[in-house]
Amino acid sequence: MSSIIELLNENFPELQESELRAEIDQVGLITRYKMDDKVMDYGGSVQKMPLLNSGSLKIMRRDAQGNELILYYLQPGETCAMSLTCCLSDQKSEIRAVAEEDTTLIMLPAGLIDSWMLKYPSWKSFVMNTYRTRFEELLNTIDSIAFHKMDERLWRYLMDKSTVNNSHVLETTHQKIADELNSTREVISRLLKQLEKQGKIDLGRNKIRIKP
Amino acid sequence: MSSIIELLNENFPELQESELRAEIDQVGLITRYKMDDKVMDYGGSVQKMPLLNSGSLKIMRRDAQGNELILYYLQPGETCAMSLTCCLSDQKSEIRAVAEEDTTLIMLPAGLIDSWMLKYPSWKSFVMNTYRTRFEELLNTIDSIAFHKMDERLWRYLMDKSTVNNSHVLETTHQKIADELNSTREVISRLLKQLEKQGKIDLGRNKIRIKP
DNA sequence: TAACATAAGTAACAATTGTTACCGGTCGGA
DNA sequence: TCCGACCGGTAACAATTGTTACTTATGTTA
Repeated sequence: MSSIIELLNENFPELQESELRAEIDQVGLITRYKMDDKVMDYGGSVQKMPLLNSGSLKIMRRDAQGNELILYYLQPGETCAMSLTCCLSDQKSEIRAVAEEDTTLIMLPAGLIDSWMLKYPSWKSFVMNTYRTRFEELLNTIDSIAFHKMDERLWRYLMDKSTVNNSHVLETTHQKIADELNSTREVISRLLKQLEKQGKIDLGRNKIRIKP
Repeated sequence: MSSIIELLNENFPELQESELRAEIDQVGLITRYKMDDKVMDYGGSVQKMPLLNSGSLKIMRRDAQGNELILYYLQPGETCAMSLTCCLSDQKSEIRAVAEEDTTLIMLPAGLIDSWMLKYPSWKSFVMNTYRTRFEELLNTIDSIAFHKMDERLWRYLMDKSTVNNSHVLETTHQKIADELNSTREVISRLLKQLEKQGKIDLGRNKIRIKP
């Protein structure tokens, strides 16, 4: 069981000021989530900002009819840009965050984000970097949806998931993939079979092995 | 010909500190663009941040094959979030900005954005609000592409363009619309004909009239 | 082991979007 | 006025994705 200071040292080296670390140590709350737990949900009010220490979160978007789509993953050392915008403007969440695996967060009270930006330069640049990288991720997501067909999107999805989970074997179902790409099981099955025929993957029940 | 101070009063009332206005007056450069001028282009380096005073900009994204897509419009009182991320991290532009009509900007040197955030609270909240609203616009764009068919996207495009241009008559071609929605002329022609049959619009050469 | 739920395979068909090809109308300059 | 560039209409077809329906395989539990 690591302390907050140890977690910060390991995952957030760019937060340099020792006074900042001390403050985080005082007000931060270490919170753990199990795989598939919801960390944040549509319409929920966002009072806390999460610093991700281990595991990973997937960030989802849905429309009025309930169709869902994955936007991007968050990994250790990162935080959720939507939390920032929500915390700073007291708005409801427009996204859902789900633990992709068992995940550890340091939760920070929303009110401090703003004042820390004036006090701690490294905090300000952390916040600005978060906006920048999340912006880029959203642009990548737009590229994927707008410019690529489903077979390419599926392949990239498998690559991303393999990176995030740090494994060549993905334990999931065709239905779950379809949900996260806003497609249907039949289409995903069809395209996975193509990838198998191309020799890129092996298929099994609840299992996709990506060949090296 | 308005002065910078007058432009700020009119379009950026939220920038409250008179010292901030004085600084902008000193270092800002009023720049004018004609319709279809490029204000920023893919891969260009971003040394200036634009405050939009009159007219409008459309922000575009493209992929490696040259396919383009409109992300959103900027209107008076707004600035480009990509400029912020680029200016603050000295990166190349990942988007293109084109004047949708004749447009007036106040250009600010990139280096000051950061220091002003510490000096002027209203500047900081302006920057943070910009991130928030652009984030929301990108999410809307994702919704549009991921969850809606081309007929709905086209209808929303016409609505948006009508709002931005403040007119019920759009002067454009089917080809241009197709480019901005990353589709083809034939598809757009087909769908526009549908909208005409539904009584929602009238079609003419270089002209689409949206019925009230 | 039998019964059951879940996951996956697949074929046939529908809907949407993209492609090719060609035609005719409009407008501006030579 | 005639030519040529541009714009729009449209049909036929192709490709992709989604839908329906049914089957087979696998793993769990009574």
